[in-house]
Amino acid sequence: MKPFINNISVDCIIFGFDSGRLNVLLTKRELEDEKTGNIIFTDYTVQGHHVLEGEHIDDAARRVLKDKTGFDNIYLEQFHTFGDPGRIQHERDKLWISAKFPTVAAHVVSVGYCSLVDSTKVKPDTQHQFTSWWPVDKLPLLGYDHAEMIARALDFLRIKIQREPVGFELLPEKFTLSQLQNLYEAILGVSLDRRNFRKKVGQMKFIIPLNEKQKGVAHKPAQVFIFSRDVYDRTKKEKLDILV
Amino acid sequence: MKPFINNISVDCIIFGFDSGRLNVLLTKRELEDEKTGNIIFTDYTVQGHHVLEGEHIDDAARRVLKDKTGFDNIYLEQFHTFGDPGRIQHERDKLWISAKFPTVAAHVVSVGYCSLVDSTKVKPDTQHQFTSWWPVDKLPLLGYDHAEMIARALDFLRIKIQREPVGFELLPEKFTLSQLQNLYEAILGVSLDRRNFRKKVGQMKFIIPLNEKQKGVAHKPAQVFIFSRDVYDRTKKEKLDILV
DNA sequence: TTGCTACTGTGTATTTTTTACACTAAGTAA
DNA sequence: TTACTTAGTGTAAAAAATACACAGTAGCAA
Repeated sequence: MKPFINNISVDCIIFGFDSGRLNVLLTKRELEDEKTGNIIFTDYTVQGHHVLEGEHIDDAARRVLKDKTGFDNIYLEQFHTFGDPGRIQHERDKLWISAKFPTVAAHVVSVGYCSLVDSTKVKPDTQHQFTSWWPVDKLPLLGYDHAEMIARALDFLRIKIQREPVGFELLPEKFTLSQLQNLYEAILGVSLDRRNFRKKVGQMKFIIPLNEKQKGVAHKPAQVFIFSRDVYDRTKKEKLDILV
Repeated sequence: MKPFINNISVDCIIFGFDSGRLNVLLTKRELEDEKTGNIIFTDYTVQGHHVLEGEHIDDAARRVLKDKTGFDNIYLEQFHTFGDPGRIQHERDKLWISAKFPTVAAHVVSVGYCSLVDSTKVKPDTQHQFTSWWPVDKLPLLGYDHAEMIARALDFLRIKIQREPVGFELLPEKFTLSQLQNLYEAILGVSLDRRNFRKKVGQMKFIIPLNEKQKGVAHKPAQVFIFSRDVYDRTKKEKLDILV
């Protein structure tokens, strides 16, 4: 691996959607006392790494994502760059850095990326025992400035989802309209009228019904839809306001 | 001055509004042959500089702005970070760097800032003979990836101005509704109905009429308004969609 | 097999918002 | 005094957003 640039990192806020809740993927950070083996602290961080020399920052983010979720080709967009030299203020962070990365510069500028994954396809627990999903409204203790990062990523997502069809990245390829509605409700923190929601979806040519129904549910099975980016790209000029 | 960080810079896209046009402030870059004194090339760049060690990136941007316009306390917001290691591709850029900054790293990540100034207060030509205003739709030859930066800053501004009251940063403190309308039309590239525009403005409590009229114009003088951020902060929950 | 549960799917009337549109008013300059 | 230029104003029609209730169907349990 190429040497990494001391002063520049990327951090990926990875969102997933499951059972009507918006979740974020976090990595557990546990510092042990070298001598006694006692745990000094436990907290969580988002996924990040330094940018390598000659590496595009987008590629650095993709690399982090690949490592943490096992997937590439997933939605990824830069949302903010964090350049406060005082970002490392907690005692936990100082302990962690001096134990693990004694050679890294104190002043690290980090580019934050917002990533959306279909969490039915990602099972991080089986691949990386220290990563797990956390509901965005019930986060554990976080390291560095990652609480702020997540809050900002969420603001970004809220605005983004009202202008562009990124919500589908969080759903399986085939989804029902109720799933889609739940997604919007969870992200925007509102409740929407079902009939009005479906009226709007009906006008969007890029949300396409399939001749297929849900199976194995203990109620009337719902019709299944797909999102067509192709159709969207051809019709977006007509309708730029999405669903809300 | 503290040493600067090799790999991180900020670039400020400074927008001004004048005579119904949106302009951007650019610095002329002219490379001379050391021996003959002949001009090897001439082009333009936005205003940028490396981030200093221990300096907040926002402060770095403010520092650049202060240097180039003489003002502080002006609107400034990060819009995108440019991290393509291939950003320097033109022969002109290579010549310039090897002549002027032989020690700087090849891979520089730059944080782009969008800045809005009341250009009636800024006279860069008198302070810095190499800076001048250019209409955004008629830009000269640009160095580095600054054409892309300006395009992105403009996209950012277009979206931003539809959600938040940043347009007033481009106008004098006291302005007429026609000036405001011209501003929106110039930035969004649309034409708006005057009566409907004024109807909307009338609903916005934070755009406040003064008992004062334009003077010295060869037509019916217009009433003068101010923007009150104070009132806006207290009422924004009611109306988040601005003017369009 | 019957009934219970849980979620799907559908239309209309009302209110609100957006749009389109044309003439008079007031000041300067010739 | 006239011509020119921009300011300032209201209404009707169309479109969009909102509020709202009941029948349909699959699985499951009694």
